[in-house]
Amino acid sequence: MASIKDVAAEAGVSVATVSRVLNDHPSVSAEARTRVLAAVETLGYRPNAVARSLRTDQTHTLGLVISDVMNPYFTELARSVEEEARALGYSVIIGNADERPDLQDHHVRNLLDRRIDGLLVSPTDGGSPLMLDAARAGTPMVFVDRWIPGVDVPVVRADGRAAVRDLVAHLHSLGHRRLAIIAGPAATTTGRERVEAFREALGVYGLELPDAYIGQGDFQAESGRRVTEGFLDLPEPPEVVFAADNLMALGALDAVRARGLRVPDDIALAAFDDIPWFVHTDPPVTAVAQPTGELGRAAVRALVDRIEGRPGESVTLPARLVVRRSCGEPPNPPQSPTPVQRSTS
Amino acid sequence: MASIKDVAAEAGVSVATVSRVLNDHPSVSAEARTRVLAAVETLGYRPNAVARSLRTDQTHTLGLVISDVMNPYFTELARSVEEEARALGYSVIIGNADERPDLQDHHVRNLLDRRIDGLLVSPTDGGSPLMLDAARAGTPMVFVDRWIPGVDVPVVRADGRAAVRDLVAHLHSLGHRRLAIIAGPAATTTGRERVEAFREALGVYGLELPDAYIGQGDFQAESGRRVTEGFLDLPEPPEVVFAADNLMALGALDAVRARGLRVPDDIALAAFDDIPWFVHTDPPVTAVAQPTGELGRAAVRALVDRIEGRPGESVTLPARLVVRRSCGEPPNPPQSPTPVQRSTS
DNA sequence: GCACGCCGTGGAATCGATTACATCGACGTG
DNA sequence: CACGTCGATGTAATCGATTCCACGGCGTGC
Repeated sequence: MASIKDVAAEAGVSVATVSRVLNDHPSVSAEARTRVLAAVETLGYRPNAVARSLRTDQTHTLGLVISDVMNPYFTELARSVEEEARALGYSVIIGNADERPDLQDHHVRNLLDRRIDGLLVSPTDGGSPLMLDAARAGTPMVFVDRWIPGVDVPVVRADGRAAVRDLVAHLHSLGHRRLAIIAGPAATTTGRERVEAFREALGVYGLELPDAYIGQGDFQAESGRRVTEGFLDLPEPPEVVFAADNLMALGALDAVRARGLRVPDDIALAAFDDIPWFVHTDPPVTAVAQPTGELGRAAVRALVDRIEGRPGESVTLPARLVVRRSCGEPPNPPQSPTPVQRSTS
Repeated sequence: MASIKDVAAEAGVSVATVSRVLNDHPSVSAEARTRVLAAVETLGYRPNAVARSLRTDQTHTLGLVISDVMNPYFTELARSVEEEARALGYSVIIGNADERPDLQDHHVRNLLDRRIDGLLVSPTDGGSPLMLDAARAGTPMVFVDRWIPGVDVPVVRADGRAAVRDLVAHLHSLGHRRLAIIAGPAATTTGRERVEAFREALGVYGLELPDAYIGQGDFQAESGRRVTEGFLDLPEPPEVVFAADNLMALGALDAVRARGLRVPDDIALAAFDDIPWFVHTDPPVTAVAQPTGELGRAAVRALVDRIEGRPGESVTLPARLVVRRSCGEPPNPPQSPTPVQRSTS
């Protein structure tokens, strides 16, 4: 593969001049510029990003460590992150932690070794020494979706409180009183917060959230199934199951079906994180939708701000409730002649 | 960030010795080794992968350019690729082409500039000069899922012929005779092959595939919707719609619902590419399942073989039919007491 | 007792870029 | 006319690693 030296030789100039042309430095004669450009063309030369990074100490690359690629929420997040990064002149390397702290650490280490310019993390746990050290050492870093309290790193996330209140209002108006939740791991902020928001919203209606109605999940489908089975085995099973993420909702749906029960007739179901597939499930699932794309873009902007020496601030965007049929018939039956279209959004 | 020089100073040895310890070269005294290791520990030193890559001309990184991350099939593929690569000591940089040739080119160029050791591609189109040049120039490369004919690059893919024959047999046994297909882009091999396999399978039963029953899609949900609407508008609409990928199947489902029609009673639906969500849609969707994880792993093995100087061969694995309820009741009604479990797979 | 070989080590070249500094000619001004 | 300035270019140091080569010391064999 041709190097800058080859180009210099071909164009009959020094490597410095070639470099100047490539980085369009002003003080290069038009004459030299055209000769260099021609040489670049004939040799099919492309600058070696590795060498360039070594010299400039910049890789123009962001690292993104997410908890689970197979979760459509994170897939969409990753996609929007890459889009915005590309628009700002950066590439993205994605590391999938699969909800495993050891894998998360592996990826963080790998990304730091590669000298990425900044790190976007949705932490799986409370944060390993590695990550905390990196943050302290000044690696530009931004948390997205989940974060670690007490660490001085901007956080870009959605606030689901209002949407959860709307959800509980919706459930209450449908007559549901015994509401249960499948929580995420207590080590994650989203795992804890969603339970809190739910409990708080229940309080508004004078409802309790008994321990028996809090199932411990791990954001994976299988745990949703297991927890739901536990709920169904209770002497007084809940009327509603609220899953703290979409995969656990899927597991819950499985568990309910496996018993030969029906949603929403026998038990209602709602989920945190809306995804396109929820429109097509049987029944369509009512969910709290995060502005995923916006989150990804805002996170990249905050990170690039940090990298380029600007402040880089935290952002919190509101989530919103999307009502479908999994909790019972909506309170305001639609006048529309084609009721099937109601839940298309 | 500490460099190898700092470590050498701290340990009181030369950088050469430090390097030898790090790459566990045999000829280093135990004494020196422990001193270096201690220095590494106290400084929290990590070798700079950028510098190492420049010197060794190896990045231990694979590039993966896929057609669409939001498609669960490709997400799973990406995941298995990363897993196998990690097991073999490589990292993966994913580029999402979003079915756009220009974006595909952007990512290929970016990956080549970064001097990745090898490239895994699922081409969106017939291949740009850039990609073809890279292949000819000797960049280790493997095609996965889709490929470009006439290019000397190993191909790892699934053969859906047998499964499509099984599908058509299934449909035929249910009494369906007017079968239509939503094809993928003609520029992709999978776009063409699936139509051919379908036509061939129909031939076995003496059935034709008229042009009116071949809709041109682009592997995205919206095109599935559009094509399906076209089918439904025909004077004699098909009894079955076979979508050449899962997203177009989703679009088809939308279109059918929007008309107030029901699957499978009014029209049957099947898809190429099975995904977990098809178990949960209304109704569960009959699909041709590829051994996605195996494909990803085999592709990585083939690519790493090439990189490390071994042959690196093409692999073709069989796809298989997964029958669910979207084409009508299966011919052999299950004896099982809990019929809802039938389609859990 | 001497020469040879081997082991452990350090010096220095190298990978492919960027960039500070030096050089050189042309031009403008006092 | 001389000197300072500026524009265009080249030389060489540098980034952080790896690795070839040389060198000193020690053990072994004849």
